[in-house]
Amino acid sequence: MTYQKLKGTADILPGESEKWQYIESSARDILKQYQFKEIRTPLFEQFDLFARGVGETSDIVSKEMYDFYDKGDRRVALRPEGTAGVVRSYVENKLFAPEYHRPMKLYYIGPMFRYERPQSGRQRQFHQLGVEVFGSKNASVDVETMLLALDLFKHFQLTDLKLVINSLGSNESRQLYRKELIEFLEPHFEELSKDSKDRLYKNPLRVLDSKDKKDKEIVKGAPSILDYLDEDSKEHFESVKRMLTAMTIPFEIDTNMVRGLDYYNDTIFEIITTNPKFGANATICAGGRYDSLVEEVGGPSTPAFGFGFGLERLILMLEHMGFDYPVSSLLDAYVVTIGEAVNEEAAKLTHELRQNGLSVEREFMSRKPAKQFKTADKLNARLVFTIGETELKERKVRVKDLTSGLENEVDLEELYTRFSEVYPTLLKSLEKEGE
RNA sequence: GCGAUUGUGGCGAAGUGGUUAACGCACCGGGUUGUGGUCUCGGCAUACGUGGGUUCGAUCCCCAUCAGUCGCCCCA
Repeated sequence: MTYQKLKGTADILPGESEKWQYIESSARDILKQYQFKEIRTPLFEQFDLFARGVGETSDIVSKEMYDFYDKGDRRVALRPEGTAGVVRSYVENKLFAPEYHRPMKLYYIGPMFRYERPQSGRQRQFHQLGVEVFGSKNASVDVETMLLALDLFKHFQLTDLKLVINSLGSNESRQLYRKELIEFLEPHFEELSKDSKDRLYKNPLRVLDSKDKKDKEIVKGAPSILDYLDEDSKEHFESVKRMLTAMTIPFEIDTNMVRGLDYYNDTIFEIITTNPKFGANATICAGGRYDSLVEEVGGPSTPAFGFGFGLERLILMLEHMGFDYPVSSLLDAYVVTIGEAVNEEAAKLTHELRQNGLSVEREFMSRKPAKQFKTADKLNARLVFTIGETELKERKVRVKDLTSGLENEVDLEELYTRFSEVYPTLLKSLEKEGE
């Protein structure tokens, strides 16, 4: 084998691609219900956009970015997530202008890239669906968007899901909390894991969701970020909780939940599967509020809320629960050819049938009729049109209904010129008595 | 970045330090010259990831490398 796909990439082949189409179109339907509009942004951007937007200290930027220099010596990066590019586009195209309806609700579906070791539910090129809402600080935006996420998963009949929320407060209150947290952790410095030691001063909140057993023990006694929220953040979070409760949406609060990306404030959330098969990949959807990113990227101060989830993981989940994808194997007709002489007429017949809206496949390999019927059967064809030298001479074609087993013949010219009259009659003649 | 495990024809899967490397599926052809899930007979194929080494000889032993899978870190 001369060439092979790069590590962490995948070919989505027929059989698999139908699943993707189904998921994407279902998701688009729901997004439409919620009045989200699609936005398509480039797969690569200036490196700095991601570095700044996602956060320099995040793992994504520090070690997982797929970046390179182009021929113009520009440092570019394949997008590791969707938000930064959408925010850039929002700002660059001035979508904050007064003529646009506010808030602006956008979604995207597409490939993302992260340079890391592939494993179950994780690839270097993977796909995410994400949404961003710009221009409203209203807590009901938080709630609506979380409900949308839940709704998307509900649509695929996913169970074992859990909505977990937390609040990071305002940037100011978080600074305060950060200081307190460092003070709390410092006495335990030597007991902390290596990763946590590194993070203590760079991004101490990350220590909170450390997977290390000892860290977890230490963190148990840490102050809760919720105690440091200022009045606005407190009320915002209360409002979110009230609405969720009023709508009887079950949720949990995890005060130790933080974000790998640095731009969040106030409400953050995750949707987690409790299915043990997922292990470290339990989080299937994550998002939250990011009120300062737009400004950070050069736009006017604009509150925003969004989330993203990985389609590979969604498909994996559906696989685990044995989801039945609706089969769309509709083949109206298979054209059987007998003898080389009919090749051209078969081409015409196939074309005419397709012009009249039928989904048609034909025989190209000139196999014997029995094999062709077998194929028609396998492809789940409704009808088989048989054309051989006899039919060609008589300008007719035999038509068999594979369900009823009945066969009839029809004049070729009539079929070509008066299809809408001939075809229904033909179908009727092939129906079994009493059905 | 770290660890474990695997790599045989299109797919699945046996196997051995030594003449022609099983089998199943799929595919193709035949079973009175033109009709469909079954049965039967036959055929098919650039198969032992790649590069070294050990050996008289390696698909099977050793090393490296690439790739897959899984786990850790982190994340979707």
